[in-house]
Amino acid sequence: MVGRPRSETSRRAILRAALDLCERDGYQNVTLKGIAQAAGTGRQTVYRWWRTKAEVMIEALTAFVEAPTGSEDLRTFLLETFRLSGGAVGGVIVGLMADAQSDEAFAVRMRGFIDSRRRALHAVLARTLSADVDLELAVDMVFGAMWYRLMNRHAPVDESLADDVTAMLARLSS
Amino acid sequence: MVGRPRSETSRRAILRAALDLCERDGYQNVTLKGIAQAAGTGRQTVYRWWRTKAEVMIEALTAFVEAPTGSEDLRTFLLETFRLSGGAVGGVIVGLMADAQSDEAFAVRMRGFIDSRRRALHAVLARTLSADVDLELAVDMVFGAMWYRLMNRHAPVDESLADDVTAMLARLSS
Amino acid sequence: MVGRPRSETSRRAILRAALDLCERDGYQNVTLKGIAQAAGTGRQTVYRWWRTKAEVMIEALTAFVEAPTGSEDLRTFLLETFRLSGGAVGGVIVGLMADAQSDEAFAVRMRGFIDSRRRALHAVLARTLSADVDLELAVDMVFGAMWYRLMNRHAPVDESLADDVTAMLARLSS
Amino acid sequence: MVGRPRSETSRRAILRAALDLCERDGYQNVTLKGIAQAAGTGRQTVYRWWRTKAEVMIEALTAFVEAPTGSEDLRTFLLETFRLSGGAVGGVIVGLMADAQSDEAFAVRMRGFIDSRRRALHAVLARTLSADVDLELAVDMVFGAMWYRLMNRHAPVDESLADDVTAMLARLSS
DNA sequence: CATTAACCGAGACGGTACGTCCTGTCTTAAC
DNA sequence: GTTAAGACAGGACGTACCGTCTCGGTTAATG
Repeated sequence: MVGRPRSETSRRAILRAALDLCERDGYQNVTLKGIAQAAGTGRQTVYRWWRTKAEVMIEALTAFVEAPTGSEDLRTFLLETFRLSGGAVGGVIVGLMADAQSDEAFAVRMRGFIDSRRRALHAVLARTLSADVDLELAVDMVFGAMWYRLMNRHAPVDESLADDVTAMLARLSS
Repeated sequence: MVGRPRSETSRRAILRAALDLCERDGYQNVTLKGIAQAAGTGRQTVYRWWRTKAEVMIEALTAFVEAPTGSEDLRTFLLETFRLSGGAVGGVIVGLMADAQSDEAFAVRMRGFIDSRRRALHAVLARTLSADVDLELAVDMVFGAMWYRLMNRHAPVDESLADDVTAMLARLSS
Repeated sequence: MVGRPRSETSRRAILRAALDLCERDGYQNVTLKGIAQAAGTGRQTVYRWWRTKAEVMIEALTAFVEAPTGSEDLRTFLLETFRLSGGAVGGVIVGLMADAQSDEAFAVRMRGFIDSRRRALHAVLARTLSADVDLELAVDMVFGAMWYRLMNRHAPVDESLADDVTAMLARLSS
Repeated sequence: MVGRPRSETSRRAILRAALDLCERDGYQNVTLKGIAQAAGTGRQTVYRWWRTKAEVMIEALTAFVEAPTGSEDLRTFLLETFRLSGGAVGGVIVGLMADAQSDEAFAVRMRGFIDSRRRALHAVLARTLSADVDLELAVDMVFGAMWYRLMNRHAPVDESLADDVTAMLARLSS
C-alpha cells in the first residue's frame, strides 16, 4: 500500500527555515528543534527525512543555491562563485565542513557537493591555463583562497579577489 | 591576601586531555565535561580559566605545538607546516574555525593565531618570489590550499603537496 | 450506496491483539499503535471504531470472557469469578480502572461493566444470607477483597479465598 | 569529596507539585515534565532522585500524609482512614496501583506502603473481633471495600461506610 | 607558625537540545 | 466507504551537556 505522500510544503518550509535561521543565528547555533519550530512542523517530520542538521543544510543549499556551470570565462566564473559564497552560504558551508570532520558518512556526501564545484572550476581552468599547469593544485589554490578568507575573514571574498586571482593565474601561463 | 596558587598540574592535564579527546572523538564531540573528567579535575577549574571549549583548544595548540618560524626556505617551511597540520591538529583547527563563525570575540582571538602563521609564510615568500608578485594573495592561495584539503580531505596535506606548491610558486617568478 | 462493510476479521484481530499484548507487556505498556500493528491492521481502523485503548480493552473483555450468571451457589460463583480474574484479566481491569479515574465518560462505561457483575453476586448473596444483612456492603466487601488482592498481590485470588469468604459470610447469618 | 548538597527546597517543591497536579489533572495526566515545571525545577533534578512518576508520588504521599496508627478504636480508625482516602489521595493510590501492575520493582515498594496500613488495621481488628475470626481476610474485606469504592465510585468512601462496616464486623463476633 | 583567601575535587542546581516513541488526524491507492 | 499504509503536528520520554552554585578540604604567602 501507499500511505500519505510526503508534504512538499513541509519539506520546503524546513529547508527555508534552516537557511534563514543559519543567517540569523549562525550555523552552530541552529538546532533541529528550532528548525522544526520555525518551519511550523513537527520535530519527527525533520528526523523522518534527514538524519542531522548537516543533512538538512546541505539539501537546503542544493535546493536554493544554483552554482556556476563552468561554461563561463574565468573572471566571470569567479565573480559568480564569490558572490554566492558571501552572505549566508559562506557561514553554512564552513559549519558543514566542521560537522563533516566527525562524521565520515556525511563527509562523503559533503565531498560530492564540493566536487561538483571543483569540476566546474577545473573545466574553466583547463581552457584558460597552459597545458603544463597542475590543474588540480590550481583548483585547490583558487578555491582554497576563497575558503580561507571566508573562514578567517581577514579579507573579503569579492570582485577584487576575482581580479587578483585572475591576474595571478595569468602569470602561470606566461 | 594571595590564596592558593593556580595548579600547574591541573592546567597541563586539561590541555593535554583536550587534545587527546579531540584526537579520539573529533573536535565536535569533545565536551568540557569530558575534558574535566579525563583530566581528573573539577569542572569549575576549567571554567575558572577558560570561557569555552574553543579557548581551551587554542591554548592547548599553542602550548603543545611549536610552529615554523619563517626563517627556513620555502619547501622546508611548507613541509614543517603541513606535517603539523596533519594528524589531530588539522581537525582541531577546523573545529576552531567553525566555532569562530558564531563567536566574534573568539574569531578575533583566532585571527591572531592565524596571522602569526601568515606572517611567517609571508616572510618566506618575500625572500622567494619576485618583487612584483601579490604576496598577500600568494599567502592566501598557499594556506588556502592547505585548509581546503584539511577540511574536504579530497587529497592529503603531505610532502607531495609541499613539492607541488613549491613548483607552482616557482612558475610565478619565471 | 453503502460501500465496503466493516471487516469482522479486523475487529476480532484487534480485540485479540489487545488482550495478548496486555498479557505480554502489561496494560500500561500497551499502545494503540502496537495493537494495530500486532493485529495487522491500519491504525485508523482502530480509531474508527473505538476512541481509546480502554474502549478496545473493555470490548475485548466482554467479547472473550463470559462471566458467571448468578444462578450458581455462592462457593461456585466465587470459584468461577476468581478463576476468571486471575491471569491476564486481573491486570486488564486494574488498568481500566486506572484509566477511568481521569475519564469520566469512560468511568460510566466501566461502571456498567462492573455493575453487571455486582448484580450477579447480589443475586447469589440474596439467596444465601439472612434478610437483615446489608447486601450492597456485602458485595463491596467480597468483590473488594478480590480486587484488593488482584492489585496488591499480597495474597492469591484462588479456591482458598472462595472457601474463606464463603465461611466468613456464613458467620453473618448465624 | 562531597559536592553540593541536595536542595531540600527543590525536593519539597517537587513532592508538593506532584500532589497538586494530581489533584488538578488526575494521576494519569500528570507528567514528570509538568511536575518539574510546576516545581520550578529542572527536569534532571527529578530524574536524579526518582526513577518514575510513581516513585515521586509514593514519596509525596508518605511525606505529606500521616496515616492512622492503629491505636484508635475501629470506627475512629475507619473514619480517619476513609477521610484521608477521599480527595486527591484516593486518585493517587489507584494510579499508583495501576503503575505497579507493570513494574514489579515498584510493586514491591507499593506493597510496603500498603502493608503498613494493613498492619494498623490488623491491630485494631485484633482488639475488636472475637479470636476465631480470620483477621487477614477481614482486613482484605474492609480495605477491599474501600478500594473498590474508590476505584469504581459506585458509592462514596465516607462516614456512613465507616458506620456500616463497623456494624457488619460487629455481627461477626456476635 | 597561625591566619586566610583563593584554589581544588565533587557534584547538585535550573535549563535546553537531543533522538525516540506514541497520539490523534489526515491523505493516499486499493478493494 | 472501509481498508492498510504511512506522513502529519504535537508533546512526553529519558539522557547528555551547559554554565552556575555550593560544599569540604588543600595550599602557600602574610602577618
